[in-house]
Amino acid sequence: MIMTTSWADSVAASEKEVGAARFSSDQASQPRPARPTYVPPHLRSRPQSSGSPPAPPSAGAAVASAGNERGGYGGPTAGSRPTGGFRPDAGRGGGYASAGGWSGRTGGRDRGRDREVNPFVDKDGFEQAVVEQDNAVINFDAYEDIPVEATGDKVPPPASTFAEIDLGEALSLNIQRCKYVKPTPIQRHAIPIVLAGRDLMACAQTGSGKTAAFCFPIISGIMRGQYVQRPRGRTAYPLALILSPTRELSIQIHEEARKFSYQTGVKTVVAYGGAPITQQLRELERGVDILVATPGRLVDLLERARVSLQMIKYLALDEADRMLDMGFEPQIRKIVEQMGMPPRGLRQTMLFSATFPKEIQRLASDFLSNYIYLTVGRVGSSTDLILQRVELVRESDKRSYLMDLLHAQRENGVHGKQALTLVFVETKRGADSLENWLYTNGFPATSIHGDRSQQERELALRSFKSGRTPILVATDVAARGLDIPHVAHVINFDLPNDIDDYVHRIGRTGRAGNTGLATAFFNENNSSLARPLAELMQEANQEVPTWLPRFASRSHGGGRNRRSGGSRFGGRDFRREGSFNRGTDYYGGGYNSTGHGISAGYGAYGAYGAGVTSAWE
DNA sequence: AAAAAAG
Repeated sequence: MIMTTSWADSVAASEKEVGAARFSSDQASQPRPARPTYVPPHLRSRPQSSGSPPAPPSAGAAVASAGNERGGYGGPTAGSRPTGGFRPDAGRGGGYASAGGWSGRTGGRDRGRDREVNPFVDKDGFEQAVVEQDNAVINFDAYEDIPVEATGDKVPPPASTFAEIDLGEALSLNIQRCKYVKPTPIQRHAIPIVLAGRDLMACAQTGSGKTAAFCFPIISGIMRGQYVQRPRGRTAYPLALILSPTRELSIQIHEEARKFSYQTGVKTVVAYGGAPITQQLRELERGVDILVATPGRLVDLLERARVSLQMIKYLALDEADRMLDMGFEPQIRKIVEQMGMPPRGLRQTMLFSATFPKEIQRLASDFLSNYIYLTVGRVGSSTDLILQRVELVRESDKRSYLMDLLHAQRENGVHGKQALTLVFVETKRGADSLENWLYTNGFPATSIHGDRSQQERELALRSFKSGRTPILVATDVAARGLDIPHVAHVINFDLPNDIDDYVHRIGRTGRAGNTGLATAFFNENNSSLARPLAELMQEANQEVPTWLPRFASRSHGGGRNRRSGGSRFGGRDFRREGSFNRGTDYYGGGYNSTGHGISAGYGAYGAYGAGVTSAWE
């Protein structure tokens, strides 16, 4: 498909395509006419009519704040109130200013809300999001064509706009501030399902707007809910729990959730290991509605009785397949089944992942009650924007090969700065030694893995994001969910054994509407990956080296995961396979939509703000 | 087999 002869050429080609996608008003001039360039909606800055503001998501919200002007959310205005309703007992100890003050209904004591930091501006008071100057012309059809399948009992119909979902004014305002105009496919389907009170297992590609898909209905539900007063004391009683497999991902989810819940009276707290627990305890004491956490630290807090799960109404597992794999499953089971959380049916449970193997689905069904299975196809997924290459590289040649790539990359760097390159290795030791080697050879590299201190991890991530060290050597700790803008190149120095891990890894590039490059070093040690990798690349219209499939025969029964469900979907509801639960009307209410049947699609506007990448993850 | 997640 892509006919480039050298790696440097393909970088150059990628750069050209990015330029074309952003600046050209002529789709036909794209170098890849056969496949329209897909641009995620949040990146479609002001298409068509230049200068016109994005369509307001709802009439009501438009009245409250004209357009997306800065004045609308420069900060809490004196006397302003949350517009989306109030709750009498935000956080712990309802009615007390320390926790509930910012609900705006505590006898005029607004201390709490005044303290709420505006998450939409940085510490210097500037808007975080950089306003994209250029107008992009995007092919919306690719987006409309994303196949969506929902199965289960009486599936609630999808919504095509945020306005018709009615999430409440305060939340709508935040959605506007985030510059989301239209819900993404996963959001269109998932939000009505959750608002209808149903459990959900959602299989959606990386970068499909998952975080917002579970945050919006949770925040909305908490705002509307009339919950019995939570006990006072040192124990925090969150109403929602969001679990994720890595600390950095929890941090990221929390940052997103803070934006969505700004001035709604819904308090979000994050808790994770490796960091001092005292500050987290202090935050929890001030009241928490939504707790974002990694499993280990949460168990710690539960055993100290500083957190109780008795009031949980919403449970969300991000990267759920990872959370339920061999390493994590016992811990998750303990949290969900043995720590006082209301049983399924009495809470709402949402599982999200880009990949959902059948074994994991079977495990996961223990936590769910009459759930809906939702799968969003990978057509138009971010993998579409990624140019994938596989090189045959002997183990002993990897370092010099890497050096060649990095040299080429340096020459192709934009604005004199080296483009960000993420190098995945298999082991923590391997990460250390490769970082060291790169560093001694004059490459600005750092590394992130589980044996580094949390401080070092976060520093490395910041340093990488800022471009100070544009090369990051990482283990799988960085493979999932992390939203790092401007990663131009993902190098699988060591390939993973599982094709799903490969999918997650390369998903770190090709984000935010930029094309990305993914290079893998393949040798006989990776034979088990040959078949699934070849299939995946073929599916993504990538050029498959002729030698690659030949390695497949050398693998013995490996290559698990012939990607089920064919090419259109990331997965399939395991309840539809075999005889499991035949007879119950599990999928009687299911439907299948390619998006064509949904009116008010994406044709008119697609003006998601630029630089607002993470909610699309 | 490795990585992640508590200290």
